[in-house]
Amino acid sequence: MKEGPDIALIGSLIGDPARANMLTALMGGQALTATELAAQAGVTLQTASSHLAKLEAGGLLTQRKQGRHRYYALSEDEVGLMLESLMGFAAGKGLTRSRPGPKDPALRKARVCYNHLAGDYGVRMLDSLIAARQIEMTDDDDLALTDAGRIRVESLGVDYAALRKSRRPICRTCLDWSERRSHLAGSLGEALLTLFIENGWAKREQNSRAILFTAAGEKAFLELFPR
Amino acid sequence: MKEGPDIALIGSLIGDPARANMLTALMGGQALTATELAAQAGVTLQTASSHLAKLEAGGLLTQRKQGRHRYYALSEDEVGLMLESLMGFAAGKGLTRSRPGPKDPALRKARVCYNHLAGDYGVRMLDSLIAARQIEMTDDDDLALTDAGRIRVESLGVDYAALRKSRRPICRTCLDWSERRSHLAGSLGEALLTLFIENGWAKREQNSRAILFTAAGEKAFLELFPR
DNA sequence: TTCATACTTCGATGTTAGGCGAAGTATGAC
DNA sequence: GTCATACTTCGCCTAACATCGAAGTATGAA
Repeated sequence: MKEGPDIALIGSLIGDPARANMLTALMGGQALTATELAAQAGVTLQTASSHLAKLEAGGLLTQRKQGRHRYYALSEDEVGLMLESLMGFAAGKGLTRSRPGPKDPALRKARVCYNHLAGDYGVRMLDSLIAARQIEMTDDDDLALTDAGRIRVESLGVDYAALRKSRRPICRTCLDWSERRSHLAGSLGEALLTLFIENGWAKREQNSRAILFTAAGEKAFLELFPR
Repeated sequence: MKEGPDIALIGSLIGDPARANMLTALMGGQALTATELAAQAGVTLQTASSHLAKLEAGGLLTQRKQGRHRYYALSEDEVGLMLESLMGFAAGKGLTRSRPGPKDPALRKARVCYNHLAGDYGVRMLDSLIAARQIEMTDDDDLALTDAGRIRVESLGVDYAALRKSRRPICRTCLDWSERRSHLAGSLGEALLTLFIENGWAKREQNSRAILFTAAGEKAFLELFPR
């Protein structure tokens, strides 16, 4: 007994409803202030402050001071992956808090998973890249860009050299809770989503994880990543 | 707010130290009785009973009555994958409960991850299978056996037809918390570990997740799965 | 300097839930 | 039948912690 990592500490951090709401909100990928997170969680500012301090102490969140605001964000990609894995299980058990409302289909179609694209479109993109042999399984990590893939993403406008410089993995799998299949995470996943938004193909919906494609953006995306 | 799956419920289930101990013990893959789990968790039988009821209600555990014993086990592969993901994060943060003791190196070398092989040897096996093009990335799921791979595992003694019949995925990736790389899960991962044990190459250490290879078994394993 | 905003810290309160003793049920052995 | 084991249910206690009001600190604006 008592061997291995201590999952109880992290579980208890996620286990409080107010904190879970905050983490879910931060899965949207944008850094949020303590006041915004308090509203999302449905608690007062004092309570939120205490929760945020605990999450930061537990290593789930990082804080950035900017003027009199404090912006909080998930501390690493790995936190997002972990939360997505919990969501996948919870969704499988039918443990959804909101009745499948009008937002739900939009979330299943395309949403932000911390910093990359998830949902049907996210899965489709990875499938398409693999089918075109632009991403492959490797023995070094889960996924790797092939030479063809590097050329492809550079032609899309991704600064591959910059990605390579960083110590973060370029490609990672992330299990999609709505599709129950993998989509692309890692710094390339982040770069591609950023690109779609900068191109004006898609934009984030405020206060939601949903991603809304424009008509032209959707057309371009579907042509770039055929099924 | 309040969109997406409810992770707080599952987090709180994992967040209690007694329950976390039980789940960690069950990651060993063997079904355990309520009394055994009470001992692992360090609580009385009454307390354990209450915890087990909650874990079962939350869908993390299944129960099987056998005479006057009740055997508990993780309910699905997905629970194991989720717990391993939490452990990966906790280990990364240095949140280990036990000081790196004598057991630790053994655990890092080879251990059970619910029902399949993990640790250095688990990662090595998947690397080797991929390098030999016996497992590949697919657009249907994370991993797939190639034709060469099917022949290979059948020659090792795996009943491939039986695996195919079940609705469970044959190959899955599982992130290894000690190596921080993927190893092979799914029904094939389970079948291979079972095989190693049935062949007498390795055995499970009692009350631990460690897997001990015999000298002959280790030699055979390393030859079968070169780096 | 004065005021306002953004947030933290302190202190008190109240609910929750983990813990266990005691009593109750179920299965098996004799 | 009686006894023993394995486990559950009940009831009570206690400790932990989420919550918020009030007061304190830091930053920026006027």
